[in-house]
Amino acid sequence: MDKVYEPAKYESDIYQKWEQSGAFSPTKNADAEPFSIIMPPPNANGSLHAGHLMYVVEDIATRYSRMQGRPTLWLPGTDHAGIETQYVYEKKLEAEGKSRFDLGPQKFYDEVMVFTQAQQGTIITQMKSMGFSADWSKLKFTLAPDIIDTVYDTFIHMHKEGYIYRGNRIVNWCPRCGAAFPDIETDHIEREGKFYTLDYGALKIATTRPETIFADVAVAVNPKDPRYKNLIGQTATIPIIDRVIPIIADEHVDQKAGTGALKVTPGHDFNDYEIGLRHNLAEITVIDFEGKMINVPEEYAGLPVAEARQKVAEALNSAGKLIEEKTIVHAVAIHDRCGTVIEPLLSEQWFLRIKELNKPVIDAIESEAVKFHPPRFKRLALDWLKQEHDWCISRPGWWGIRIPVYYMTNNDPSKEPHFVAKTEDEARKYYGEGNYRAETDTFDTWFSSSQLPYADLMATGDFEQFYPTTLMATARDILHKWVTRMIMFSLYVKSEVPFRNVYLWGMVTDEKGQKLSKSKGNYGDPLEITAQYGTDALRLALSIGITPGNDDKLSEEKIAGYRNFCNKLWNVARFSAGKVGEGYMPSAVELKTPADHWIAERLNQTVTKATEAIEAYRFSEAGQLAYALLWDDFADKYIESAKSNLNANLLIAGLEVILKLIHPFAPFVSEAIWQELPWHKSLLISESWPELSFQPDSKEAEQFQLEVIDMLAKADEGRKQAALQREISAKQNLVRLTETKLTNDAFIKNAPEQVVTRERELLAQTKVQLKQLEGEIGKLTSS
RNA sequence: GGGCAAUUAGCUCAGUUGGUUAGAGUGCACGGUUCACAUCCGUGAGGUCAGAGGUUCGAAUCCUCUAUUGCCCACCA
Repeated sequence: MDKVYEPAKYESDIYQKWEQSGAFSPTKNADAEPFSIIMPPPNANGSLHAGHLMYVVEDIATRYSRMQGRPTLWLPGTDHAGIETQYVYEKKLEAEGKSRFDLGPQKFYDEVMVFTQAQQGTIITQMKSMGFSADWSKLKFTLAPDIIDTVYDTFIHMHKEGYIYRGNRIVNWCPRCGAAFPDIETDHIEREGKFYTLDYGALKIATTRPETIFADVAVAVNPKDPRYKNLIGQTATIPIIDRVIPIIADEHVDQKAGTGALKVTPGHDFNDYEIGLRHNLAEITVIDFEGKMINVPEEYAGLPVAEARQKVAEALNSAGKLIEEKTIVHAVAIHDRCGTVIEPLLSEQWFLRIKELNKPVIDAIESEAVKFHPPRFKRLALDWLKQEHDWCISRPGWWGIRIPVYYMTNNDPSKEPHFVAKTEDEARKYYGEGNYRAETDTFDTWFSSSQLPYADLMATGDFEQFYPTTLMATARDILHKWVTRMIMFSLYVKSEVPFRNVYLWGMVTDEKGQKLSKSKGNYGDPLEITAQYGTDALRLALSIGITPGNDDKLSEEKIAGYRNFCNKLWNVARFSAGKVGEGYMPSAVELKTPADHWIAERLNQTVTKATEAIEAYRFSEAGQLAYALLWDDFADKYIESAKSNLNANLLIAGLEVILKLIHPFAPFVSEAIWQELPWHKSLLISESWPELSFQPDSKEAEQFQLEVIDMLAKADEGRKQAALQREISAKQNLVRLTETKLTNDAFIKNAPEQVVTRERELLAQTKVQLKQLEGEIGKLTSS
């Protein structure tokens, strides 16, 4: 074995061996409980980003269950990512001086398909280099025909049952993308703007959006507002165009905001739309899908919103209707992907009535049929579900799953205006040749990706064995748009939750807490990091010292630290292999020396604790336990004692337990070592998880404590004396403290008996140890 | 405005249901060419656990309030 572990020398070979061995495919062990994870599909439009690194968590869980002997399936996939991929590709076209309209829908779709297939290859290569042990042979793309088929079935069924409807509703419209987005895909940013107070005749109105006055249909006041009580039922006048509109009363109006009177513009504001529904008001549209003014006086028509605002304000001012103008900072909704200001406007879209469908989801989460890790996300999910609005599922993109609908183009009164069908043949039969057109809009990406748990498993033929899945591990920020919706679809389609457990991780940031991104320059290609420090070092840095649900600060120092750990492990193995010599074959372990009993005890304890930790999704703790076992116990103490007193079988057995414990976290180095040990014929990935195979005597183990001091001090008596002295004063302190406690009446009276007993035992035990130590130091000083 | 999280050693973080003297990694200082490892070994300094109050025999841990930071939701007409 080399003196230093060089990851680059081993990693790709090892990965190949794993793949060729078939270890990534589930075994058929009928007795054991199946374990499965659906991999959150990375978008097939770029390369791996920092968030995907956290899939390490899934790999740890997968490798652990596999070693537990459970049939284990980690099913990977990639996502077509609808409109997002469309942007990416349009940008590429733009660079070539082309647009998607030069290609047309079909050619565009085909080109993007080629592009995503190529990107998918990159992503898979990167994930493999991270050591991810997913079953790549079963990889599913969200545009695979069998996935589309399932998505269509769901849509058709939901439509039939009235959950899906087509409606003219107010939506978050992004003029740049020419598409509507759900609330969850918008962000709010603080921006400076003008706050205008306008003269509406009977009262004054404050607004940040004077350009929408042409779409006003009423003025609303709070019915309890004494200032305006007598005006309810009267009229106000829109300035410039002098249109008369009613003054109505609505509870929603905040008396403290602005002037306490609200211009109601149902066509361009969400709240106003609601007010409009309550009062049966008309909806006027004055902004079109490109964000330009329409249905307004000629001088404003065709202007972009921002310009129109300026111009209308000026006109109001010269008409003497502008009473006040001040600068304020207010929040503006933007599209989270492209940053364009959202225009709320009315549009014909497909919607999913979600309130009813969410009810079983709420039950499932409340009853913990789906369990959250960490548990605080349970309430977060519930809060969101209770107030979710109807979901706009259509997007006017060309890249995605086309909504399976056909529209009538002649006016046959005996036929429905639209017809939902999987195939065009059905539409042709219904409307007759030439009397229909196919919908061109596609589904919101989340409509399909939220059906993956069953759609994927059905497509790969694993549904029976692996549904519902064991674990869904994903990023905290898609709890709402993905996790809760997967539960919703699964309960609707399969009457069963899609997964039993949800593990959420936070953002991976740099040491300053900044999100890792290429544009900020604080995120290199993970392949570069792994080439320098080894994949295992990165994996350990991502899994130890982190808390689920919280952001994870990653630094080069941290990664370097775990690189050192891998090297330590390597050298422990190098020492052990050298010590037992060539031709060694393991045989039954016998515990002889106190050191043997002590390390056996430590091995047992760590196996127990680490197993518990992993079962409870506390991966960090499990990793840390293995780390400490190797370094503090095995390397620093047991190996030191083994130098003078070798127990070859135990040395090797101990090393092997450690290799197994650390394998889910650091699969490459552990496997590399496993292969270096000549008596191994199989791969570590397929070995079974360690069991408590030692029967140590704890009295013997205790004895080792003294030997450690002896050993560390060796030739240097001064150091030994100092070490003993330290131990003695520590024990004396402890005795004093415990005695004080035990003579405290209040403690004896009130503390639970268990605790008191434990303290007494502790005291007795410490006193014995103290005596031993004092004996030791006595021997030393007399000699 | 509502919610969630964080606040523990210079830095990054552990600390499971309240119960030994609050830990680790990293950094720092000092000392080491011991035949597994300088990606190492040993020793050491460094914390009134954000602040205040409370519950308790006992609080980093539970409760209340406050402060700072980050995130999420709603809204700002």
